[in-house]
Amino acid sequence: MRYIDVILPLPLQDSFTYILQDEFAERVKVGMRVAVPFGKTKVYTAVVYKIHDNKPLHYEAKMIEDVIDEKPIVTHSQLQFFEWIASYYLCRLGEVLRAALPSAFLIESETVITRHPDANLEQDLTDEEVFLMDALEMQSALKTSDVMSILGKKTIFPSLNKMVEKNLIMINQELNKQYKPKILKYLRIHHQYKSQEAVEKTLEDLSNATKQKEVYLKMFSLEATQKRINRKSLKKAAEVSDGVIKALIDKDILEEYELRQDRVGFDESIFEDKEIKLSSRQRQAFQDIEENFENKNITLFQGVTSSGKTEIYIHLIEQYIKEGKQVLYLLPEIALTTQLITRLQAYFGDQVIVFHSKFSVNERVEAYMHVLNGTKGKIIIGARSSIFLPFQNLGFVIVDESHEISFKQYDPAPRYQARDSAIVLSHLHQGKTLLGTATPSLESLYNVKIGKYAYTNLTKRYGDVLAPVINIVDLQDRYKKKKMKGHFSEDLLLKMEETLKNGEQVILFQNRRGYSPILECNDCGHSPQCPNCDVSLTYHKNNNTLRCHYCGYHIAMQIKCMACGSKDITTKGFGTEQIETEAKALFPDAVVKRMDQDTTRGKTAYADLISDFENKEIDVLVGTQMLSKGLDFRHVNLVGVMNADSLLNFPDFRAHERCFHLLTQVAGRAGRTKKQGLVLIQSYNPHHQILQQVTTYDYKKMFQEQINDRKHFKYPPYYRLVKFTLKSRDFNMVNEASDWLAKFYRQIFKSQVLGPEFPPVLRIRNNYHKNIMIKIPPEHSLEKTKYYIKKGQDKFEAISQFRSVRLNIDVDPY
DNA sequence: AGCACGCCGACT
DNA sequence: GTCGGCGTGCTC
Repeated sequence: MRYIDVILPLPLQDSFTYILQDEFAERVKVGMRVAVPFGKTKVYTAVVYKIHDNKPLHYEAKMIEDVIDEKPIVTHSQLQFFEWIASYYLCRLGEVLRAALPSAFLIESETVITRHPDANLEQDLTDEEVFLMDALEMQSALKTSDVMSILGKKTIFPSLNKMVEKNLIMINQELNKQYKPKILKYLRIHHQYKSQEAVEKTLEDLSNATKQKEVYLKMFSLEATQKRINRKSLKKAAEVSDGVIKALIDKDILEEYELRQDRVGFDESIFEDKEIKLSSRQRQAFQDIEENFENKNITLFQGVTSSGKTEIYIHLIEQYIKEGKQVLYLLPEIALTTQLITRLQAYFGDQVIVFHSKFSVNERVEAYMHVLNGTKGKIIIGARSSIFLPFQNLGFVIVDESHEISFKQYDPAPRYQARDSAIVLSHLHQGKTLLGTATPSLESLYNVKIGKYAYTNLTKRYGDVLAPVINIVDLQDRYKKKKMKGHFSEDLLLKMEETLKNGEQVILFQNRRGYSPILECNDCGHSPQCPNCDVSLTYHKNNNTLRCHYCGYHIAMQIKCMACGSKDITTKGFGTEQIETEAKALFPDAVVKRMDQDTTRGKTAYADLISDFENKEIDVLVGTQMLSKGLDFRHVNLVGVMNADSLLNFPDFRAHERCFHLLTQVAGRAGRTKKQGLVLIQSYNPHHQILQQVTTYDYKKMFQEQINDRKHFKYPPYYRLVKFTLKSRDFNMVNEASDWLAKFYRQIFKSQVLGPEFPPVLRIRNNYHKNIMIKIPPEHSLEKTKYYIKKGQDKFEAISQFRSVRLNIDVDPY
């Protein structure tokens, strides 16, 4: 008897063994999907992990239900990679699988409730039964979640089972949500109606149908000029109704045919067959990188903003494409919707495949299959999750903007760092990796210093554009001297005026995180709180609501204080919205727009804003971090940072590094042309060392200072961190559970265990949080450490008292 | 994760 | 007494 071990897309510890019936034994290969029964009722899609003959000793294996694929959809190297992710980031293989495959690949059965065909409604029915039967009149099938919301309770099966007994309803398990190819219908003249004689005869036959004759003749002219004709275009061209076309189809004169439309497409009109010439400095950097790759597999490439990194990437990519290899170009999610893709597509045409989270399920399936089969593109541009694609022959990985912290996934597991994982992935394929950035992360540059990575830099801006001047405005001084209007210093106002007068554009940057407007009572000091999370609600002007940023809870704006009834309430703190309002009031003639999560909700909203800004339809753009990423604006001459202090005061060991990255990136938006741009940073701490280093572009000094701090305070890259987060609805339980876990780990890791500690926001979505951190000294074996951490996790999860406590493990947290 | 089983309080 | 809440444990 043959058996297979499968990975289920669930957060479960092990793989599960099933009997492989003879009928499937020939066909099944590792990496194919199978449908398996799991638990009492459900059917899941699982991926074949191993095929063997070892009968399980302690349980009866079940048989698989079906084999879904004809060819494996998960490759061997992918499985290897998944194993690495699961072991390094301390999560389950099933969790990795879930993150890696497009959700349309992992169908699971769903309980479906339908009306019994012979349902007798004349019998005695309870209120609930009447409700459900009514609902089934409107909607032929209900899911369990639908029933729960209709009946307003969680336990529904007792009632449902009774209804089954009464022959009112049926309960079935259904597999749905299959991948659907996009099918388009087109029209053509049936081949029998194309010859000279046929035309003559047909025209005669149609002598009584003028309109049909017209359409028939129109088709000839259309077919001569267009490749594909659909109903809509024919209707428009011939100016007839659907009925006329239908009649011709019924007579078989016209024929309808279907074509599978590829969703992974690109607009051919942008393709330019143009060579990209490198400047001598770019060429030098390019050659340097190539040489680096002869000795080392990883190169850190530090190129200042506007130095022309993309052209160098293009030349490098070309080398690998010529060798028939695949190339992965990783970018932070937010940078993906921008000009860069267009530029690569303009150069490489349909060799480029784009992959990111805004894509629909079906689009993802198609992109996945293209990568697997090596059809279509060889260059995959994607956000962090594209490291999981089924590469066949990956020769080169670029991680652009590699300092970006959003390469780290936090929720849900796997909590992986895509930059680091990409290096492992590339290594598995014996490929090369390039980490590109203007401001490397401390970790990456440290790896250069210890000889792990090679290094290339490009310090001159392309075409010798001058770097913008960065000045700091002392807010305390300006307030004292009454040189402020709202949140704008006189300095900033003057420069804005000047810039706008010259017909140039302004970007205002306001980091909203932790600095949103909250409502406060001037009499009693009360501010409205979220009932589910321990945070104040923030004021949103556009829809006049108070909202919670953690759980989405919202109420209408209050007129009176909720605690004391006083009408003397004001908003404190400021966000992008307030800056936008103030800017509009200060510059009534300028077009002021705002870019943040709220204004870029729609699918094209973001792209629209950017193109409006590019076309100079917007004079002043107010925005959050979103503005700092890879956008290339030609007419921006002034960047104002409204307040840098919230960046500096973030309670995190990376805060200063992050502040430097962010401000440098934001500054890079100013002056991408010949004229030297200006950046004004408003702050209460004008002498802070980080701000000084930003103004002087002193990356080296920043690095030296920060890396010394990291060494001194035992942080990465010297020490490794593992962070544990415990969550529970029960406050005492989180405390007890985290105390237990911390105590357990203290026995092994001694004083390297920090906490348990409450995070800044104690309660989120009605769950109390508590954190434990372990610092792992560089000399400790990674394997042993992971072993003990796992042991702690297993022991913890075996304590039934702590069952209601959720434990997250985050390796290398950000 | 998702689901069934089983214990225990608030209702007919 | 039963119904439905929620905690507990298992899934090849």
